[in-house]
Amino acid sequence: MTAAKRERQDAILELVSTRAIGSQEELRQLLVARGWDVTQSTLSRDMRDLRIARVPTPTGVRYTAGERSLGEEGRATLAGLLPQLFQNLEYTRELIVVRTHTAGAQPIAEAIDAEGNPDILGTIAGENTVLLICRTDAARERVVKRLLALAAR
Amino acid sequence: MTAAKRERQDAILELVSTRAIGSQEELRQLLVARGWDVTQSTLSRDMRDLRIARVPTPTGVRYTAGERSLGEEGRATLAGLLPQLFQNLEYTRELIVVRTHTAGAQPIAEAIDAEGNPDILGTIAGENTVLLICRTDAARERVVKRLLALAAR
DNA sequence: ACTGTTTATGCATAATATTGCGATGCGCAG
DNA sequence: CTGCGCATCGCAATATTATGCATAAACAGT
Repeated sequence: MTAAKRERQDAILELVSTRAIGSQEELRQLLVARGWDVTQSTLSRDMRDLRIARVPTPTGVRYTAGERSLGEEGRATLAGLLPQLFQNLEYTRELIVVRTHTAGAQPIAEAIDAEGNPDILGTIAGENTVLLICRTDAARERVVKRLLALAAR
Repeated sequence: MTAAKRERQDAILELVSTRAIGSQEELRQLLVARGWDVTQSTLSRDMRDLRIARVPTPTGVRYTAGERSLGEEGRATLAGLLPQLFQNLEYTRELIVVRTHTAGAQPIAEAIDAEGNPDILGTIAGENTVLLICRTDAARERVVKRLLALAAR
């Protein structure tokens, strides 16, 4: 991630949470006026990265940055946490049980929640165990694969 | 506002807050399968009315129904608690995952337990997530319906 | 510095959503 | 019953957003 990209995305977040922007093209104009000359394609991708929601209203469309994206700057990531806290993992059907070091379950569950992965319906954390409920068997498969990959770092 | 329209929009809300829907066309298919044969144009208008947000994620776009605000203090009944604390709900097979506002999972789980609903084998509550284990798929269906109805008050 | 690899971006185009407009149908007053 | 007014909806055109592909820019290793 380049500095330019990060800065641009910061600017996007600020603009979006500050004004009523109704299209990516409109946002583009504002960015151009501020020195960032990029195309709509790039904005589409930025907005995906930032999870900026597009909500239609009676008076036109409007974008909003959820609290999540606003304050997510320094949050612990799954990739950072898992290698530290992961112990082992088992699964059945659409459930996954992740064992962690003592007191590791809560932060890991939060990190997973924060990702908003649509494969995962939800998480429940105890002291050293996280239960993940996945959407389908296939979803569970993907999630297991990813968790193991991350944990192995 | 005709009854048909209202019912269709109810169905849309349930579908959207229940599954990961990625396009209006996809939603249309689901509605057709349930007896609502309308065009995508109509869905665009319905979704505007309902203020259903479209949020892009790394794995594709997804629609989400807006959150409701925490108002006054709720009573300790499910009917009183849900509208206050309910965030959204998803399910798979005989499991239901209910998301709540922070610290809302525990009281809701207790309220559910207190009802002694035979459809529900048990509940597990984390910080903001409740897992409900239902007896069967049919039981889960009933429970989902009821929860959504209560939450929508 | 050289070269293979990843990351970022533009361009063109596909996919998806919105909207103007006319058609249809419903509720109701006369 | 008939006609009016209004809400709804489909169709087709338009607008907006997402993406495959090629290329450039940034990196990493030697």
